[in-house]
Amino acid sequence: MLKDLPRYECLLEAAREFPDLDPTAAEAYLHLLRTADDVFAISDAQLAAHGISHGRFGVLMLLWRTSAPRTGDVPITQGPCGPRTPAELADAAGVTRATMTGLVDTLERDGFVVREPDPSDRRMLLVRLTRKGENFLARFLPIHFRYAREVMGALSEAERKTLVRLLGKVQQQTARHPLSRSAPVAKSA
Amino acid sequence: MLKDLPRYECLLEAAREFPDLDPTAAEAYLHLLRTADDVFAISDAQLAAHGISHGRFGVLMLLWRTSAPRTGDVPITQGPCGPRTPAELADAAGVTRATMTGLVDTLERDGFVVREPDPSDRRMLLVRLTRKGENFLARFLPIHFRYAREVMGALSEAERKTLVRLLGKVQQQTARHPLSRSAPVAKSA
DNA sequence: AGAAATTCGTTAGGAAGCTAACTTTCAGCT
DNA sequence: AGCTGAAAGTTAGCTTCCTAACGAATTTCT
Repeated sequence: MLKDLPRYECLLEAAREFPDLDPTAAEAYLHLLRTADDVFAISDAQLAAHGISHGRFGVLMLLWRTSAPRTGDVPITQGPCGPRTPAELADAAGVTRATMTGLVDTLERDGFVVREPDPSDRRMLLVRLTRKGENFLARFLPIHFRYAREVMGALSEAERKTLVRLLGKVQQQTARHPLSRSAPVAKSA
Repeated sequence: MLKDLPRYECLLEAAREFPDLDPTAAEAYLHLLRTADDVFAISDAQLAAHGISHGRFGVLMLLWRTSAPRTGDVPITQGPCGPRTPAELADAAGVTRATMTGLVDTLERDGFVVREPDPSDRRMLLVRLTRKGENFLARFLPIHFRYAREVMGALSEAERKTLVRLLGKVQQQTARHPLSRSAPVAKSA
């Protein structure tokens, strides 16, 4: 990611040579990527300070509340309140199953989750948050939420709404793109 | 990056348990990261289709116009119109010098840039775009600009301006953060 | 019932980023 | 002049992601 964005005048100048270059579009495009990268980098640093990566944190979030509402040692099978198998987790997190194997590996090594065999299908596993994993989230989530509140504190409620609306439009546009992950081109039968 | 964002009602519900959780802040935060990731992923796929990575593309962009205005074989040393040494490139691209070594390695292997010794300081090198590198940019940049125009086509000119303004506020907020890359905490003397 | 196709989780190998340590070269002091 | 410190570029090793291929288990189709 480029650290220093080209200034708007430079875009105007380059637009004379490239008819496809729309200065305001390029400006918005670059600002979007740059800002998100800044926000992301700080979050990443916070997570790293707590010894966890973004990928692993995402998995914990997906498992969150999967086991929390149960007080006793009731098996995981009750209540479909979140993804549980590695394949479901991979799909929800937007990574490959192979990557999820590695994420769950380290989470299990650190004691945040456990793998259990699925009683009904011996191909599958069930990933469950341990007490230690829950405790970690209970400790870390306030930090995370505080950060989100802090970074968005620059915006009023109305501005946040506007931002979400505009981002939603952009996101819809990406979903229409042929190279989009959410709308990959289906092969013709 | 999580593929499916939590719905707003879920945030409201979780906010009852976590006083630090500001629902509208979390919503804007998640949308920002998610949208930028979608936009980025498509751009990445476009670059990959042309056999180049985002990191390498960034380097080419930094070198762009460094050599273009010269018609003959005038040496690079004339005109300070862009970063040239690996260290400058690394700083401008926001990566480490070690990473820049790898990026320039592959760019040089593919014939897009060349390394030349700096005549005035034998520690340094000068990285220069080759004709092949220029040709690649001339071919690819229109695609890239078209994509930026397309993805931002969902927004009116006024909306783009608003988006840039709101993102600017968020970015300023991140710059103030202690873990920010742009404002790392200086050790007290 | 049994062959074929699919799905599961995993392994192996690659790309791109990082940090830490290194060599070479230069700049600043005495 | 000569030592010390800093900077340039590189290397080595780590992390996290990916794709491709695999064996085991299940489902589907005759």
